[in-house]
Order: sequence, then structure tokens, then C-alpha cells
Amino acid sequence: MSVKRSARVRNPQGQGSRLRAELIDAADRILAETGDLHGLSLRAVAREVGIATPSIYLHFPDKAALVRAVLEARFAELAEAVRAAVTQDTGPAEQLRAGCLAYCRFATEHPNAYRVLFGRRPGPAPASAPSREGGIQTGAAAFDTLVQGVAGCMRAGVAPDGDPFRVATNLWTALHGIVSLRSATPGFPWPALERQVDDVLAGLAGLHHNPSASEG
Amino acid sequence: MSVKRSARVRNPQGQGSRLRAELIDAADRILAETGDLHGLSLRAVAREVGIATPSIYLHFPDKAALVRAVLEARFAELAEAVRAAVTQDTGPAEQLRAGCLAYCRFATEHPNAYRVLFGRRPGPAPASAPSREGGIQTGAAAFDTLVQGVAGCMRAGVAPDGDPFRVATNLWTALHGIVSLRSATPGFPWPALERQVDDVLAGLAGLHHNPSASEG
DNA sequence: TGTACATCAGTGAACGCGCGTTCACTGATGTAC
DNA sequence: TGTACATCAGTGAACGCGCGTTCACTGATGTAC
Repeated sequence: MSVKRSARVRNPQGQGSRLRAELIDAADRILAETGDLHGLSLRAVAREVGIATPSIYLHFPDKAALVRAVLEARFAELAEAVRAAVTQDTGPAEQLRAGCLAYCRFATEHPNAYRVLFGRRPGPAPASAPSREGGIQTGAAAFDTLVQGVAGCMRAGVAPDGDPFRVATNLWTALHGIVSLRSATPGFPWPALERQVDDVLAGLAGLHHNPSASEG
Repeated sequence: MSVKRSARVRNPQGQGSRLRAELIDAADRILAETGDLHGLSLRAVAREVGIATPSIYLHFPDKAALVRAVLEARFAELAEAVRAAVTQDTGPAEQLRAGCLAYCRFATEHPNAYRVLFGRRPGPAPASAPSREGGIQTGAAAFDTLVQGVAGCMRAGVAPDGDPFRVATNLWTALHGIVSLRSATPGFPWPALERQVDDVLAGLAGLHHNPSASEG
């Protein structure tokens, strides 16, 4: 499993950038196992892909750039999962619930990826600083979608009136708590994810899930 | 700051175990800065204390044992902070709120310590496995205190009837979300900690904070 | 009171390891003439 | 059609570093006689 050297063939000319994607995928795979962004090593990534370590430098100026690319890819994945779930439902309450569930499912199915995205401490982190801006922008856009979802529920009368930003903030923190604490303490007798999400939606947004409503 | 060699004097005979406490403190200090349990190095700890690295082995059989001792010390600190806060208030609602706020304050004031306790993924973690048992037991006892606090509020009629375990679970995850997301995304315009905790207590436990009540 | 010895807290040098990164190089493929 | 050359994807050896851990050692302090 760890020795893949002989399997790999060189990319044809003009297709060298394929390796770039392979490197991101490999780093993704390693992080999915270890969940340790700090412990990710270029040598391990190269081993996983089946190339010599210095070949990474053909596509990334240094380790930090690879890490940045991995984070961006992961974040895009999460955003897409939520987007896809939301557009499959109709009605503001169903869409909000679908988005929250998709967020939680992504996090519970890829706990290490989620930890990599939201479990680190930012600030003058050696590597991720340059891409923080982009990440924050994208994150702000994603959060704004949540705010709009909450506001939509209020306008439609399926949630009591209130400050959508405040409610969305409370929802986001609660969802984050649900998924991150689950992955940190798997020994705890956790209830079903859906039930906890519905408890949170009911308690913090005043949204009461009616199972038959999403069927019609 | 990093060179302390000359300052340290040897402990008198019979007091050698003082170094043990010094080592735990030093590791604590380093973790408070880095928040990276994995990246903690014995050499850095020794440098911080001002001893030769091998001296650590006089008190800990290996790196894992030191890490375990640090985690246990940190967890005890958190538990004590919550206990102290709870006993200062009277009345089930005030005590529950005080405990939740103390938990959040510990976490926000020592974000890296909190991350070390609840941000890691357990399982067959190389080092912490042997102490996991103890940690889980202590954690279970702490969580039971929360359950009893919720049940007390229900009995006293200050919170609507319900399943105390379920409500406590929702509270814990929400509190964890509040503090861990704050430390992970400090750029977000977070509201005051008290307000968010009160929102959570109101929404998830039906507990409505009356500022004047805790003054009487 | 003197002295040999045991105890005990700690040291300094060394080990093998994996790491990020640099460097000069290779060898297949395409292209100009 | 043949050939010299440029391009391009990738390599292998080496660098200096910090790491956990082991080992034989030191030197101050207490204690038995």
C-alpha cells in the first residue's frame, strides 16, 4: 500500500499539471487519515502519489502552498455539498434544514477534513495566512447564505421574527458544536444527528420540523 | 526568554519530584502558546525549564507519559473552574448559568488548552490511550453534574419539563460550539459571550435569565 | 570529629530518524530546418 | 525523411535541522561507623 513507485507513469507533455491535482488528492487522503495538518509531510504526499519528493516543487513553491491548496479544495467541497442539498428542497424551512443537515453530514463523514478546516487556530499561522483572505471571503459568503435562509423562514412565517444574523450565528455555533464534539468524543452516547439538528433548529430558530411537509 | 539554563538550581535531595511539576507547568505554557499537542517536544520543554532533555526521563518514562500528565492537569483545572463558579451561586438556574459561563470562560481564556482537551481525535491515539479511561470517567462525572443541574432546574420549575440528559447533551454541544468556533475564527463579529450563552440556555433549556434574580 | 560510602538529581555526547529544501542531472517527446 | 535542438516531467543524492531516546557519567548531599 505504501510502495507505489512502479505503478506510476509520467504524464505526457502539456499534461504536467495533472500531478498538481494528484498531489492535492493525496494530501487530502493523508489528512483524512491523520487529521493533522501540522504533521502532513511532503515526503508522505510524494510516497502516496508515487513520485520523488522534489517533484512536488514543480507545482508548489513550498509546503505551505500545497497545504493552502488542500484547504481551499476541502472548503469548496463543503460549500458544494451544502449548496446541492439546499437546491434539492423547496420551501424556506426545508431548505434551511437540508443545508444544516448537509453541513453536519459532511463534517461527520469527513471528520478530519472538517477538523482541518475549522479545528485549527488561525492568526499568523506560518502557511495559511496568504489564503486566509480568500478563505474568509468564501466563508463569509457561505455564512451569508445561512443568514438569508433564516431571514427567509422569518419572512415566510415559519420561524418567529427576530435578528436573522443573531439566529444564524447561534445556529452555526450549535451545528459546529454538534459535529466537532461528536468526532472528539465518540464514546459518548450521541443521539441521532437529525434529532439533535432538529432540537437546535427548534430551540434556536423556532423552526419546528414537520416530517410530512418535506414529502409534499 | 528562551535561555534559562543558568537560572536554575538543583532541587535538594528528597525534593526531586518538584521537577515533575515544573515539567508539567512548562509543557502547559508551551501548549498555551502553540496549541499543538502533536508538536510538543521534550527538548522544548527541557529548554523552558532550563534542564538537560534527558532529565525528563527521571520523572516520565517517555513523551507520552508527560503529555498524559499535562492533559490530566488541564482537565482538572477546567473541572475546578466550573465547580468553583457553581458553588458561588445559589438557586438551580443561577448555578446552571454560572457553570456554563465558567466552562466557556475557561475555554476562551485558555483556547489552546481547551483545544488540547477537546479538539483532538481520540481512538488509538499513540500516547493518550492509557489515560483515556480516566479522562472519560472524569468527563462522564462532569457531564453528569450538568445533567443534574438541568434536572434541578426542571424540578424547581424554572425550566420546562423534559429529558434532562437530552437537554444537557444539547447544551454541552452548543457551549462547545460557541467556544471552539470563536477560537477558530476570531475574525467573525462574535457577540458577547454572555449573550450567546443566555440565548443557548433560553433556546435549548427554556431557561430565561433574569439579571436581577442573581443579585438578590 | 573524620571519613568512606551510598544516594540522588541531574548532565553531555551520541544514536538513528524523518523532515523541507536545493542542486545538478536524465531521458522521453515534440519541433524547426 | 533525417537530425539537431528545445522543452518538459521528473529524479537521486545531499544539506542541515530538530526530534525521542540511550548511555555512561558527575558531583553535591546525606549517613553509617
